[in-house]
Order: sequence, then structure tokens, then C-alpha cells
Amino acid sequence: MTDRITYFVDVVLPLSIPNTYTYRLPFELNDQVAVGKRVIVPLGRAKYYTGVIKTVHQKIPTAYQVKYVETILDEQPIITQKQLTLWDWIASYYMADIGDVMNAAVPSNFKLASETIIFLHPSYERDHENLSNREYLIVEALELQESLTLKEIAEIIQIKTIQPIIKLLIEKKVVIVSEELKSKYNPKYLSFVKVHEDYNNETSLGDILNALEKDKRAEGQVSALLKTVQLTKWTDQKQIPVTKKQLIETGISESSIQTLAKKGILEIFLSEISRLEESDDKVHKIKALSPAQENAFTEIKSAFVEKDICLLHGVTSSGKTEIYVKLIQEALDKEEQVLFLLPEIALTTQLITRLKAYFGDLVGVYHSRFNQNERIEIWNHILNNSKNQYRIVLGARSSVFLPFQNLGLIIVDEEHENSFKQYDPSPRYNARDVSIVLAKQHQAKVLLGSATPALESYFNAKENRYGLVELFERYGGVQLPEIQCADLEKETKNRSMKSHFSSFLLTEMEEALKRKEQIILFQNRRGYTPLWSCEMCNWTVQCKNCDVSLTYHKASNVLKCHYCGYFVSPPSSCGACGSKKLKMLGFGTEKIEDELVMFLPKITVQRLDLDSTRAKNAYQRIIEDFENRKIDVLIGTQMVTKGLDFDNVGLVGVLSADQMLKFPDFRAFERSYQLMSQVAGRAGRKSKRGKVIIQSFDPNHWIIQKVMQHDYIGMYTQEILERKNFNYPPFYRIITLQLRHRDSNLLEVAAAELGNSLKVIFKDRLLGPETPLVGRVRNLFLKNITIKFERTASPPKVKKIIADKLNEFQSQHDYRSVRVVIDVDPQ
DNA sequence: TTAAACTTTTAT
DNA sequence: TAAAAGTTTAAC
Repeated sequence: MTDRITYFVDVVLPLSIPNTYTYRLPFELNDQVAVGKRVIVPLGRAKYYTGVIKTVHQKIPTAYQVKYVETILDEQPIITQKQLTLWDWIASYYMADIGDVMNAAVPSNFKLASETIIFLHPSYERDHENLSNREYLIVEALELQESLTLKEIAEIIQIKTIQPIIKLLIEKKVVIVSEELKSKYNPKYLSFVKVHEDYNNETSLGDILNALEKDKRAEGQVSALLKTVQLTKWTDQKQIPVTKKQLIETGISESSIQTLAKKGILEIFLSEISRLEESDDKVHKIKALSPAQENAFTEIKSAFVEKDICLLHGVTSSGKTEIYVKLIQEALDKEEQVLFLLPEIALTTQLITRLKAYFGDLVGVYHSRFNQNERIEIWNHILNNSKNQYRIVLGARSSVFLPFQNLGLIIVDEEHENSFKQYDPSPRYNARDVSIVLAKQHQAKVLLGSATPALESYFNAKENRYGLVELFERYGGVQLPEIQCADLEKETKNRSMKSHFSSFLLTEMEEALKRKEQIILFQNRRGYTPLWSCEMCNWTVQCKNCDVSLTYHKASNVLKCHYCGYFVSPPSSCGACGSKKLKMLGFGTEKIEDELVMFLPKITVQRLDLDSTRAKNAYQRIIEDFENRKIDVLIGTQMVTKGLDFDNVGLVGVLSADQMLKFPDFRAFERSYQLMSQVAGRAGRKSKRGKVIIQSFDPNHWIIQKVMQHDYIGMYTQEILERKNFNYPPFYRIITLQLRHRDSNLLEVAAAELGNSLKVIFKDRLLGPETPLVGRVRNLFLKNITIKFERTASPPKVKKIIADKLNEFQSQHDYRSVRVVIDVDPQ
């Protein structure tokens, strides 16, 4: 019998385990089995998990007793073979477990897991006699609530190790447990109302209305029926029924609808609806390109003839979006899907609106602020290659994991942004780089766009690996902003500084305000966080779990740790010398806001940073207020540099360039250039040239000079030499290993040992082990080992060596508890 | 992720 | 000295 073949499946489980697990398929599932379908499988003593079938085979495992697949969840695969191949690539390239990749890739509502539920034993008689206090508490709760989860019980009895207690209760036959599996995806339903088919023609309707009108009491029914007919829309023979809610909103009563339904005239039915918002179908015509844009467009197209990747380097406001739009349109015409990647925070802005104006419902937005059910709906549309919806996905980094069927084009906007790289949790992948692999799978093209490309990308373009198209002019011929530097050293000597503002900046601000122009102030958070410090001995309040000083948050009046969330209220005296003289050191956006109101009264100031945008829609509201000129000065962190276009910003101020430039990282100069150029790009009105002022103690710093000259290529040329001389990317690749342990002595020894064993092979390509800037986080001490190796070396070989050495290291009993976090291509 | 096995800390 | 908390390891 052919259906008696014994199949085994290798299953990816959403856990941090290095490999797939093999299960046996029960015969009755033989005809359902397929790669990419989800299965429920047992794991451990009692748990069930959702996994994804990666391979189907007939090889009997011998090293262990195989368990059986419990069920197959899907009728059709929900993960494509291409996706599984991509997962494998990510797992091996970024040295991550495939389960971690699955966790990043699959919306959590696709992942069901069993949960232990505790019930009272059916035959339990309420004799509380031989119960301990805690047991009594549990029983009492169960008498009120029927069932409890383990977590709830831990809450009730205020203890973390509840397992032994439950075990005892089971033995005493007081409770029973069961494993429950819940499907988390709930389709959204809505009640609709329509006229019953039998009456849905003019004659019958007329008859009914006549009949109803004879009855005075049926007035409500008459209007209900009329409204239903009136509100039902028709498009090409298809009727779009009214929702019950709509009807009731027009003043129709629930009871008239119900009565009509009882009479069989109206029909009420539930229908699954999409959660995805439908935009108004105002599809705009695509704007004609300017000659410069047109030129760039043709260049990109001809680059794509020979190359799969092209870098579009276009200065801020050069009109890259219109070029994207035209490329997207071409891909759509070929019935291809398009992926448009953006940094997370740029996603909340104007670009979505702009693309939706052109493409309407063809655009689907996918990012972390979306709830899980919405994500599943987008997933399914893309998987099914729906013809009229979601042909374009606008998304943050995780959208590289969507189940594309026929991907033709990937656009990575602001490709230099480091937020394309995920750090926590593993997999530590860079969506820009993954998108290149994804494109290769689909034979799709990739367009990387930026005003300040990552050095790596520009290098690749210069080396002819990518096509390169450059736009040096702003759209409409507006000039790039005039950038000047305020010399803080001079102003300090002249005593013309007002707190952190130079007189130069303040004067320019006053003038801009007089001209009714708006202002953006940029302030890099790092190094500027407000600290409480003792005037006598410089003592600051430290976090108890991390090696950092706590920073002051005015709104909540607490000192807070940015690493672990620990907070305390501000002390009244110094913890070291007891002095009562504590002062505020450094300044945050909050302080600048306060000072500004003092220096320039009668203006409206708004902060745009993580704190001020925590509330739902706060970000959107601030941006709108600024657009509508309700705000004169916007003070922000990196957020103000991303994806925003305003047309009345006359002046941009960078409060301190030095903090960025001094940051101890080989990318500090590149980043400073990018940040300053990007904020500077916010300056300039529709037709008028904008102005930028950079405050610095070192105005002659070559990076500041390059920013002032708008000279990206000059910056690139000089910086790339440094990279070459000091063996940094793009000439070398970097892999860092971070060791973590709560015992600093053990960590020291362990790091030295691992360092030595790797040093034998990597020689001077290995740096460290060294203590990072913040040497302890969440009570774990940290040590970093950095490995830099030639681009010409084989990354898989290098990774194999590292993995082997690491295995050897962790198999030593003393070091097993040392956590090692690997970061490939760290940002 | 979970749970059992094992180790260390804490409270009485 | 037992109970609780904390760690480690294996799961197919």
C-alpha cells in the first residue's frame, strides 16, 4: 500500500535551539504533508509548539526516540521554500539559531503554543483541612474562577517557584492540569444588512413599502428599508451591503431592522472584514519628472540591465521619491510585487500618504506598530499574490520576511540608516543586506537610496559592484542650504554664550522668527543627558544594576537608567560626601526647551524625542502641528532627521557637533556627517534657500568643513583612506563576541581564555578582550572581543572557526554559564 | 520556551 | 534545615 510510507519531517521550532527537530508523521497525515505548512508537535514532557515543516523525508533517526506530529495546521503552506532558504542563509550568515530567525520572521499569531491550565479536581471535596496556606489560596481562587494559568497562580501566592506546589496538589487530587492550545488569529466580523434576494427588485420593494405604509406603527420599518436600499452601493453588478452600525448611526432603530429581518424582508449577516484600512480611492496621476530626475531614472534603468543593485545618491530634496514612484509603477505594470524598506521611524510620516495618493490600496504598510492580526492579513495577501491589493509593501526591516511570490523590485530608502540592523534579540541581521539576498532569490532589482550613502554602499558602487546614479541638484533648482559654524570656543572667551546657545545662533533664530519662519534644533542625545551631580565631589547617582549614571527625567521627576529601566527619586544630598549642593550637569531636550522659552519669550516650542512621542499618535500630532505652523521651534533628537519634509523651515541649528564627532567608534565621522547633512537638509522653503548653524568648539574639524561644503564625495574620499589604513569596513569585515557573566572575575578569566584560543588563529586580527564603555548591564559584566578579517577571506570559513572555538570554550564546565553574544557586521 | 535536576541563598 | 530562589540543560 502506497499510503503506508513512513514519513519524517524536520521541523523549525520558534526557540533558540540550533537545529530542526525531527518528528514522525502519522500515516493518516501522509497526504497532507508539505514543506512550509505549520505543525503542532510535542516538545519535552507536556508542551506543544507550532513549528514549520522544513523538509519531508524517510530517514529514520536513530539517536533518539522520535515523537509523532500531532496535527498539521494549514491546508496550504504559509511559508514558501524561498523563505525557508532565506532563513537558512540568515541563520548561517549572522550565526543565529534558525528558531530565532523563525521568531523574527513569523507574526506571533501564527505561532501557537500550549499553555498549562489548572482546574479543581472534579472529585475534590471542599475539605480545606490538610491544605497549607498557599494551597488554600490557590483552591480559593479556583473556586471563584474555574481555571488559572501558572502565571496567575504565581501572582496569587507571590512566589516564583510554583512547580513543586502544583505537583503536590496534583498528587493530593486537589487539582488537575491540562495543556490548552489557542489559535490567536481572530478574523474581524461585522454585521451587514441587505434586502432579501426575493424582494430585491423594484416591484416587490414597492409592494412591501405600500403594505408597510398602511400600518402607522411600521413607520420605523419603512425608513429602515428605504435607508438600506439607499445606502447599499453597487459597483459593476456587485452590491456592497450596508453595515448595521451605519444604519443605526442614521437614526434607524435596531428593532425595526430586527422586525424586518423576522419578516424575511431584510437579511442580517456576519461577514469577515479586513482590518486593513482602505484609503479613499483618490489615485493621483504620477507627476512628470524633471529633466534631472528623468535622467537619473534612465540611468537607473540602464544600470539594471547589467547589475542587480543600484545606488541612488541624491542630495536632500532632490526628488528621489518621484523616481521611486516611477520605478514602482513599472514593476506593477509587469505584475511584480514591490518591497519598499524604510527605517522604522520614517514610517509614521508623509511618505505613506504620498505613496497611497499614487497607488491607493496597492500599498500595504507593515511594521511593528501594527497589531498581529493586521500583520497576518497582509501576510496572506502577499502569499496569495492578490492581484488588486498590497502589491507594494512599505515596511520596516522585518518586512524582508514576508512571503513574496513574484518580487520584482526592492527599494531601500535611507539605506545608510543603522536602524536597518537589528541588535536585540538575535538574529542580528541587517535588512538592507538581507534584501539583497532576497532580491537574488527572486531575480529582482534593488535600489538603494540615500543623500548620504553608507560608506560601504558607495564603495561597492565605486568598485562597480553596484550601479551608481547621482543627483546633485535639489528639485526645482532650490539651492542647498547655507551652512555656517558657530565657534563655541570664541564665544565662551567673549562670554557671549547664553547657557548652551551661542549669540550667533540666538540672533539668527530671532531673525528667522521675525520672518515668520520655523526653526528646527537638533540635539544628539548621547553625552547630553542631564545628570545630578555633587558640586563638591562630582559624585553622581549610579544605577544599581548597570555601570552608568542615572539621568534625570523632569516630567516624572525621577532619575532613570536607560539600560535597565531602574529608577529612583532624586536624592537631597550627595551619597559620597553628604553635601546638599547638587547641581544639574549636561542638558537634555527638556532643559533646552525651558531655556529657550526664557531667551525667546512668546514662542511655541515643542520637543520631538522618545519621551514626548510615547503616547499614541503623539508623533503624528506634533508633526501635524509643526506643518500647520502651530509650533515655532521644534527641538529633537535623531527623529527630526528622518523622512520629514516641511516647507517653512528657515533655520536649522545643530546644538553641538562635538559630541557626535568624539564618539569612540570607527563610524563616528561618517555618522556625524550623515546626521548633520540630514538635519541640514530640513532647512529651506519651497523657493527660498535655508540656513543652518552648527555649534562646535572645533569649527575647522574636517567633517564640519565637508558638511558646510555639501561635499559627500570629499568626505568619502578622505574617510575611505582611514578605513583602509586602519583595516576597517569596507576593506575588512567585523565580527564581535560579547561575553556576559554576573561574576566579573570569572568573566575576566573566561574572556582571556577565549581570546587566547582565537588569537592563535586570528593573530592581530583580534582585538581585546576589552571592557565596553558600559561595563555592566542588568547586573551582567561585559567583555568584548572583536575580530577583523580581510574582505577576501571566506566568511563561512571564519565563522566555522569561531563557532568551533566557541564550542570548545563552552564545553569547559567553568565557562558554561558565560553567555556569548555574536554580532556579525555590527553597526 | 519550559521544566526537571541541581545548586545556592534565606529565614526561622 | 527546609523552603525558596536561582542555574543549567535538554527537548526530536
